[in-house]
Amino acid sequence: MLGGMEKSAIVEVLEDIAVLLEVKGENPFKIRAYQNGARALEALEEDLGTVIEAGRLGSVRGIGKALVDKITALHETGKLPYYEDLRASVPEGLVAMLEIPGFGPKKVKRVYAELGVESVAELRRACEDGRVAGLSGFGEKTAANLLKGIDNLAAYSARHLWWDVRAVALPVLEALRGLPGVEAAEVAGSFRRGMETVGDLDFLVATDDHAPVMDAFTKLDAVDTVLAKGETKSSVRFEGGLQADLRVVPPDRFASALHHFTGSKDHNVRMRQRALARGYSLSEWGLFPKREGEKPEDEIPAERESVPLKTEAAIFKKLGLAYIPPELREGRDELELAEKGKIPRLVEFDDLRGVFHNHTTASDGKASLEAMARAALDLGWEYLGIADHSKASWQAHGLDEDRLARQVKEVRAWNKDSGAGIHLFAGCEVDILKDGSLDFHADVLAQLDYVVLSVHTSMSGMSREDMTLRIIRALETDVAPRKMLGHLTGRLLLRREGYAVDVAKIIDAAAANGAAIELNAHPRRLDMDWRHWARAAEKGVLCAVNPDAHDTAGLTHTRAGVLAARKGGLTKDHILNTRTLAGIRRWLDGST
DNA sequence: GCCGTTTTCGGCCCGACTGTTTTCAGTCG
Repeated sequence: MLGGMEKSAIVEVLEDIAVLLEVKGENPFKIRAYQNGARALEALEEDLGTVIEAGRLGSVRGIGKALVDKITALHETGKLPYYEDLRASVPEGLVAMLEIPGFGPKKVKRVYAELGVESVAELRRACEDGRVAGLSGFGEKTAANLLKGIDNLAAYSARHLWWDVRAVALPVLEALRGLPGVEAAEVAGSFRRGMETVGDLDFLVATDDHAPVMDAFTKLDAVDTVLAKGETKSSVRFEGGLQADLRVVPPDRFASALHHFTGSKDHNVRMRQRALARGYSLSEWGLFPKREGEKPEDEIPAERESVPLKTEAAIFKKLGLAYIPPELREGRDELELAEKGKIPRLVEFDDLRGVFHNHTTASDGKASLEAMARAALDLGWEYLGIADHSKASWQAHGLDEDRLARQVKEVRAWNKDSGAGIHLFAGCEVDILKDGSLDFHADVLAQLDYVVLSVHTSMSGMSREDMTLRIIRALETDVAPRKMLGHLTGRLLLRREGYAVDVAKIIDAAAANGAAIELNAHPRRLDMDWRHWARAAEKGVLCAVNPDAHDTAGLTHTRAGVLAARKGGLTKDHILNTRTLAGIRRWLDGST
């Protein structure tokens, strides 16, 4: 086991192999097999070592004999000669070239083979001196586009936080809906699915008159560059680098197109396979019946009538499925659930009656306790939890014992004023120290209604095992107030990876100790990740959707958290802060 | 490389746009 690799590292190796095979021009289905295998491994809930030892890895869908051998070798030794040879056979710069928009594996292979270009820098020179334009199948325009793509590589290849994209998308959507002749408009893609980060936007419009819509879209104030403009599709880049596609479809195709462009790719593949098995062909243009004697691979004549579909729900229904909300369309187990009628009724923002993890000017917040309370009241909430930092977070002006006692007094005084309209709970975001002990003594914590336990220090340089033990020890600490585990991995999306922890073990520890786990709703955190909530729910661990607000506007981030909870398949009953004030009181005093 | 109540070979989702060439390949989603 010495030098063996963790699951996440193995997933990266498999994905890397797929990219390398792509550049080498390998069989595309073999490439897909590696991508599928990586995803299957990533989705594996159980401990990889256990599965390997039990000889069950090969029964995971998408992992066959060859991948079992490769994954086992990586897990046990950390080495894989096949991968090392593959990497040695492909110059590193070629992989980087794939990042250039419009430049795929085939073209990379040709400039490498015919011009000896091995890096982005060399490609730039070859574009500038005319060698690229001279290749057959390439031209002046290709070379010019490549140069532009190289220039903007860094700025434009970045993904964007869902929250930031929302701010761009909603006004554009309103503008599209307001255009004459537009019957419907939606944002599709990963934005609609509520992914935590979004690569680009996909707008979809239903109209019979495409030209004015395309004109209006490409002339929006926010548009920086028009990348393409066609009859059914246009692409633009907004100021700030976010790219957006607009597709225009006839109104009677809107439902099938919306489903198609919402994805995910994996979800669509499964839906198409299901359609084929039931005698239909599914595309963005609709659901087309196959006739007697036609094989799945036979082409359908263009004049063939499609099944009329007014809504996405009708598509699912026609295929014997319950409606699947966009957030669940990730190609995981949603088709199986829909087939059995077991799609959960997902939590909604309006189900929330308050939130717990919020800061004030007492520590590093920008709004006073009173301002935060009034903002929460404006959101229609019944209660608000105040949880400022504890003393170890000195950089955030964490509270010491005296200041904490004063804040608790302030909270109690607020609640005595019956006209205040919102109940405040006294909490604290207590640091989990390096050894897993808490930043306040149990006697001090006893005055609080609840605690949020968070790791803020000594994040790097700690092994996965030690970090897991550290958090579990904190969860097991015997203190009076009820516990919530704050931002589980400390990740900052698009900025910093979270520390490695054994999520399954921590969920078990939370369950054993009656602790809730926070879904930190800050758009840059969304931590614990939505992929783990099904497991937590199964173990009976409650989710607290907490904005970690540092000002009044921060309270609205809760919306992003609810979306992540929906992606995790959570219902109202799984979320602590959908409970009434009385229900929260019962939970806090330990009676539920 | 994976997969199988049409199975151990021969499939593996489908369509639009661009740039190039003139019927298409490559890329993207």
